[in-house]
Amino acid sequence: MVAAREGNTRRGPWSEQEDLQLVRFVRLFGERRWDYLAKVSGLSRSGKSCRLRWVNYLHPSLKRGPMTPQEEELVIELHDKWGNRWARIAQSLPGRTDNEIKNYWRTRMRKKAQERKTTRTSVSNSSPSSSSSNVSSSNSEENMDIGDKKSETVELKKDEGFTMDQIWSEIGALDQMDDGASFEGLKEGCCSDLGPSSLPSPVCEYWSEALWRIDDEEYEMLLSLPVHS
DNA sequence: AACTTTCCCAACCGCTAAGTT
DNA sequence: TAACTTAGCGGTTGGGAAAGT
Repeated sequence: MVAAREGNTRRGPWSEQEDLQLVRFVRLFGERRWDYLAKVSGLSRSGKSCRLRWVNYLHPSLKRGPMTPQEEELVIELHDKWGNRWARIAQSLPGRTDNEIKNYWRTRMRKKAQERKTTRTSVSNSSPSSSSSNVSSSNSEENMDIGDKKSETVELKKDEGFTMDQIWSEIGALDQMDDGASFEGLKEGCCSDLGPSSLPSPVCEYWSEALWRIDDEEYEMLLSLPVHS
């Protein structure tokens, strides 16, 4: 995927620097008014894109790594119940996103379809007395590639690369390094009544609505925030 | 070793619901 | 209450990497 610009809007994969910038501004403004956040953050991204990046990748409560057997079972169960209502299913799986579940299901269904196809072929080629009910039983689905070697290696690779832990530790380090113009400083300075000075997570929904009434001076201040490179 | 196929997932698109003015 | 904005959802696509030939 190659990042591209359409007008002033950047598209394609996010860089580490963009992630950091987005995380910092979400910490400041909270998870809302994404168009505005995209604008003031200086990210050449649409609000929609920012929101998606946050929700699907940067949110601190997201779980990493493969689905556990328990989660897989739950997904199957809930999909039976609710169909393709991924967001609703995701609500029952803390730390998992609708996108993740959707992708997982799609992969799973593809495999399942292939399995069925091959099994049906082999069944039709062998004894007609063998029951096809085995093929469609949920057990045969559940046995499918749960410990799939490929996904294991993919996860290992991910672990070797850039992780969210690293993003968050870098954000923390930045907050400590910066002094007067730091986020914490800024927050203390212009939003001192907005809650604890050091939030454990970037979820800032407790912050006052006053945040949205920043004046021009504060706006300039935001735009001049140091960009870590 | 080079090429092709398959798998996986991040990101985008279009639509709709909910909220605001 | 209509018009507009914002947020969220589900479907789809594109590309990197692993596996297969």
